Amino acid sequence: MEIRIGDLAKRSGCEVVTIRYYEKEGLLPKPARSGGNFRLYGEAHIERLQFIRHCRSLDMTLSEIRALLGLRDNPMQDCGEVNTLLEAHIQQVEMRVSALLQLKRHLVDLREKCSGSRSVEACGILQGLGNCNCHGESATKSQTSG
Amino acid sequence: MEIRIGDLAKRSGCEVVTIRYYEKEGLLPKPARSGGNFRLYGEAHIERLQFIRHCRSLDMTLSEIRALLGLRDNPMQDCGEVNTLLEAHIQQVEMRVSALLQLKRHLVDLREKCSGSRSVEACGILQGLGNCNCHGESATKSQTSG
DNA sequence: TACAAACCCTATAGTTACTATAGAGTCAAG
DNA sequence: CTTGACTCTATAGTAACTATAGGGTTTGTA
Repeated sequence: MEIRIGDLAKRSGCEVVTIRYYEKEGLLPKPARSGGNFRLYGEAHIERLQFIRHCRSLDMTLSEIRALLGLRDNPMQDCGEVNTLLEAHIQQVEMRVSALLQLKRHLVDLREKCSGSRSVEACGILQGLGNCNCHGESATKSQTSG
Repeated sequence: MEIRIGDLAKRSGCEVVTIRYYEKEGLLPKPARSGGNFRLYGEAHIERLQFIRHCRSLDMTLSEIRALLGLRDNPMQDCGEVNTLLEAHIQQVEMRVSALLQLKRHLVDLREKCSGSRSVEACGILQGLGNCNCHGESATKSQTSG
């Protein structure tokens, strides 16, 4: 049972270019090729790609996934590392949530500052954004996926 | 009162390279130069950079900040756009929080699956990551700042 | 005056996880 | 034999920086 990259893409809910990208990054092994140089995938590839996509849906980085795949490929190892990795990931998510909640409080405070003046010059929001004595870093990075 | 880029960096809690980057991106106007070709900044630059950094600390994108700066530079305009932009940003943050909370529930569920087997082969977590019928996209992008 | 440390300059490449584009080859149906 | 859907490689772009290379300037001090 050998399928081409487009079918693999459909089965995994993942774009063709992304599959090629994972191959380049070493997450997916290089598949066999057809006479016309098309990639041919088998069961193992399908399952591995689904594993990767599931991890990605849990917002793991490719480097975390690489680590999990490495553990999976050596099944005799202690599974403590799997737990450790997952635990660290959960903590990251928790930190991100609390940073975002704090951020939201600031934004909502700021929203209250518009006096309804109708002119940019007098808008309390822009003034609120100008006067700041906090020199900290941004709480979080990046935007929600489109 | 003219200060050099290093002093501006200290005052704004922002790295030197980042200031140059903002200049290249058109967020900061090109400053005067000294005889030795060093950038020389005045009050207006300092205030503008602080505005930018405050917006960044609220996780706004450079493009959102560009829009706010544009409004600030034309103070006679209606301030409704400022409110709209802020409102949209708050909604983005809210969406991101709820996506992350859902994500966390999945991760915590997964954590429970390790049976304490001590071998990767039998680890319920890796098995849980392999069997997935959800072909959806990742809920969020990127990691918390380091 | 000589020298070093601290500062500054430009230009380029790397980061993450893809996405988009260009230009070409392969395969099945009509 | 041509059309269309599919595939191939290689390269550049995205966001907001960070890192590096290779040099010039200023300031303090011996």
